[in-house]
Amino acid sequence: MEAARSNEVLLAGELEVRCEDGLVLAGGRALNVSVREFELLCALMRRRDRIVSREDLYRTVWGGALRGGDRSIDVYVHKLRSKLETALPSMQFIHTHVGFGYRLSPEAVTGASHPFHTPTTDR
Amino acid sequence: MEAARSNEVLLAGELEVRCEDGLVLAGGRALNVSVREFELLCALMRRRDRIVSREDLYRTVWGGALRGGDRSIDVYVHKLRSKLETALPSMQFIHTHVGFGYRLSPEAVTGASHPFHTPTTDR
DNA sequence: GCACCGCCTTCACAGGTCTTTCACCAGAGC
DNA sequence: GCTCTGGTGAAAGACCTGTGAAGGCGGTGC
Repeated sequence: MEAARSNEVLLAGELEVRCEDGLVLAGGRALNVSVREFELLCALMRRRDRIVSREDLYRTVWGGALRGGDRSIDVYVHKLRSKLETALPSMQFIHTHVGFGYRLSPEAVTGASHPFHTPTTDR
Repeated sequence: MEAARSNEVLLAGELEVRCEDGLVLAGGRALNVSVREFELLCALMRRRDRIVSREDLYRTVWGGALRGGDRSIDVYVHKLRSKLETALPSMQFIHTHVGFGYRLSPEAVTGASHPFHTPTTDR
């Protein structure tokens, strides 16, 4: 039953994550990510299109309860965003839902300012 | 018994609210709403097609009794209406019943002024 | 041992978002 | 006309998130 997950491949648009060997493919090309970045990305990919709270993310990736004032998640979301944007500039993957958490969904970068998921970093 | 609510999904026309993770979908697209906006929307969705008094809404969303002169509900109803109208212009969701409260029902925007539920905002 | 290097955490500042409150206005009912 | 109720825009402060940088730590190669 471990075998099931060992071959787990997560997909989101042009983004592909192979959990068994820590490989991230963006548009077919391998992306260089650290262990933490990889686990954070996995945690978000496994809950694609849903909002994952910071508490959940911290428990999943770091283990243990999120302490007040801990900014690790923000920093790593930022690092992931940078790398993903560099690799796939036309897509936006990690969306912020203020007060709720983060959501991973591949969405085309519009440029317009709809009231949809308009994170701070849109402009 | 918590499991029942944990997957609670509220539907009203093209509007979908996933209570467990704070996600609002309008026509399939994620809508960006704040915590208060979300809770107010949930409170209305859970009593779909029924009139909810301001006192009830305040108790449910803000907690505690509604003080005279408190306009928070009006402001947040307005914010929700703006976002819903931008996302789904052809539908009207939140209807005012002066002196009674608010009612959430998906109704097509007619343009005509039937004597049905003619809320203040029909203009 | 020692310099180098990448990774992780923490800090500090900046900027954006959320909530509440206020002010003014319009419409309904008396 | 007057009062009550609700619509709407703006403003202030609290709160949350983005972001660059510094420091510690462990691994690697010399």
